[in-house]
Amino acid sequence: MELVKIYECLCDPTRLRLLHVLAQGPVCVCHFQAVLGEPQVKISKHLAYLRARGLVESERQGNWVIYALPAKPSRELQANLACLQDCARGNPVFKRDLARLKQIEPSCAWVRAGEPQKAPGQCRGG
Amino acid sequence: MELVKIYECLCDPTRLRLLHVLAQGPVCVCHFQAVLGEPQVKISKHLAYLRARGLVESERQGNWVIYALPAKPSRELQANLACLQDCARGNPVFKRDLARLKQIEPSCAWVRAGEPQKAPGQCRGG
DNA sequence: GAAGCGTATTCCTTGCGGAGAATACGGTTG
DNA sequence: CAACCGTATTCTCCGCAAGGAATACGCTTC
Repeated sequence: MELVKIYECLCDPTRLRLLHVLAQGPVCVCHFQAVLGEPQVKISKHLAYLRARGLVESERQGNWVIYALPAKPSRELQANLACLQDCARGNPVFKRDLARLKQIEPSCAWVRAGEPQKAPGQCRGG
Repeated sequence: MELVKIYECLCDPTRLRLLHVLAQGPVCVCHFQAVLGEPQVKISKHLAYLRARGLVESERQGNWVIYALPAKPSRELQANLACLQDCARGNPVFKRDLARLKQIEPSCAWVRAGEPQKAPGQCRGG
């Protein structure tokens, strides 16, 4: 059952937060670090877990790797992501993540635009 | 996060089938055995797992133990159960479960009605 | 109260996932 | 090519959950 695979991905708080943030748009790993406040290994491994199961897709842009929700998600995935967004409403953890994301957002503009970046080395905090 | 607890419950095929069947109404353990075609230990342990996390409630009626979805489910649980029902549409495994349940249904009537049973020892197959 | 039924719990083995530390990799910059 | 950055992968330890076999429990019946 593919459904089980989806739920296996959803049953970890870190992965839940990653997916919730990704609903706002593509994000690179170092921004995830800043938004979630979790160490790089943790972020990277959970993203690898999600990617291996088709819950996220990744694309390299220079030193950065940009993660995004799949362009063509299955019906089940679509339903569950929507459900997650719904459940996340009002949860302080998820809200805090979004707040931090908004704070960083300006330096993410090129990601949203899909432009190859000319940005300097410093990623965090722009 | 309570959400994670819910997803932990959902990331096993057997539990998914149990919850899906329960959406039709209360069911006793031996009927679960017949519907899912799984051994008693397996059914019982997964139901215990679900009960310990508040995803189902149980009530004893003589020799039988009747399981049901919680009378007052949380918003998150409600949303996810609805999502599950939606995702289950068209899945052959879930459909087969429902078909078998319908077959057994007559002998379950007293369960639905909440009457104390006077039924004879034979549970399976009515 | 002994036998029978439906259900729950224990015991065991096995496998997978989480966490952190250290390290390897790919790409950019001078 | 050397140094550096961002990211990924190993390795090891630990805990938990799944499965099956055997057994214990609660209740009814005679």
